Amino acid sequence: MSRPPARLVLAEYLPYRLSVTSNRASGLIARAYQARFGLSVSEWRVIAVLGEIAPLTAQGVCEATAMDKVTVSRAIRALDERGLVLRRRQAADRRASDVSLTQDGARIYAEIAPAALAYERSLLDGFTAEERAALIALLERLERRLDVLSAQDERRAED
Amino acid sequence: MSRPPARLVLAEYLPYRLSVTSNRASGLIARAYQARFGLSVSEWRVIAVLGEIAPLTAQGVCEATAMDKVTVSRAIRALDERGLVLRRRQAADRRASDVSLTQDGARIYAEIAPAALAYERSLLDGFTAEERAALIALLERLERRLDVLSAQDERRAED
DNA sequence: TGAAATTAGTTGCAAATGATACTATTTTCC
DNA sequence: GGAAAATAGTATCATTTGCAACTAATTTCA
Repeated sequence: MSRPPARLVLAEYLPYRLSVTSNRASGLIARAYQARFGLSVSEWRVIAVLGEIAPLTAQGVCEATAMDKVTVSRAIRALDERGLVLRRRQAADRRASDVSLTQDGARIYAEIAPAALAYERSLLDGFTAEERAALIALLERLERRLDVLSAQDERRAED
Repeated sequence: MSRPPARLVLAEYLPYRLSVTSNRASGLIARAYQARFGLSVSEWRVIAVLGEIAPLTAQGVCEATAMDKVTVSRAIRALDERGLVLRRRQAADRRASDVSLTQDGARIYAEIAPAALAYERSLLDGFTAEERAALIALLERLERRLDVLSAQDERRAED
């Protein structure tokens, strides 16, 4: 019958636990691709989505990564300056640009993606397939709750 | 048999999922106590542990919150300046100080703690007790894997 | 048609955070 | 007893991040 504690115990508090686990999990790989490729987390994420789907506009990258548009804009610029992505202004809508990986960018993607997957595997080492699925499913349900709560919050903020 | 995808798909990548969920979950309450009390996340966490256990040294707060010692040091100073915590230099070890909530600090804790618990409940609304327990247990296991992987990483870094 | 609203992307600013290096004190142990 | 190592906490600096305000282009609709 373990329900959320009636008294606040930080170590058992879900948002806190999530934060600690997430920071540790991200931090560990982040240092790896920082050291090997000089990529920040946001830059790496942009490369990751463009490796999956390209071209995308900055807006498209935002939607795919759930990152802030400022963060995306800066990441794309940094990658552009390093020659890892290519930006081509759209003819139909000249505010937007199609972004895709250059050959160098694709090379880095080809190197990092397997490493990232290996990291995920080692993180989940010892988990059964059911446990992995359960974890993902529970996180997804939390996200759906967050959709609801965020919407409520916004509505409240409008008053 | 859903195993981690052989091809990297960001939306299904565990470290990424964790990060998005965690940021949204923390961000939502963070804005609340930022708006109501002008507290940053780290300040709030320090208050939370001191509401549970006090006095603690800064070092004790670090261990209890898994926060960086610089972050803790700054949070304590900020809280001290606002009169929310009290620092008393230890007689036995004059490097360390005992930190505890002042009356004002305790008042804020008494106000925030129930709100935080209510938030957690609404986040987990619709989850059975078993599902909650499963989520926490899975996160704990991830943490234990992270202990192992971090230790490996450190050892590798020493070479 | 053309003024008002919307959207894509950028820039500037401010706050949060962590690594590194430092001071002061205490512990270790030769 | 005292030099060397370890520990508590702080200061400095560089990076990351998000919000708000902005420009430029496009869409809406009266």
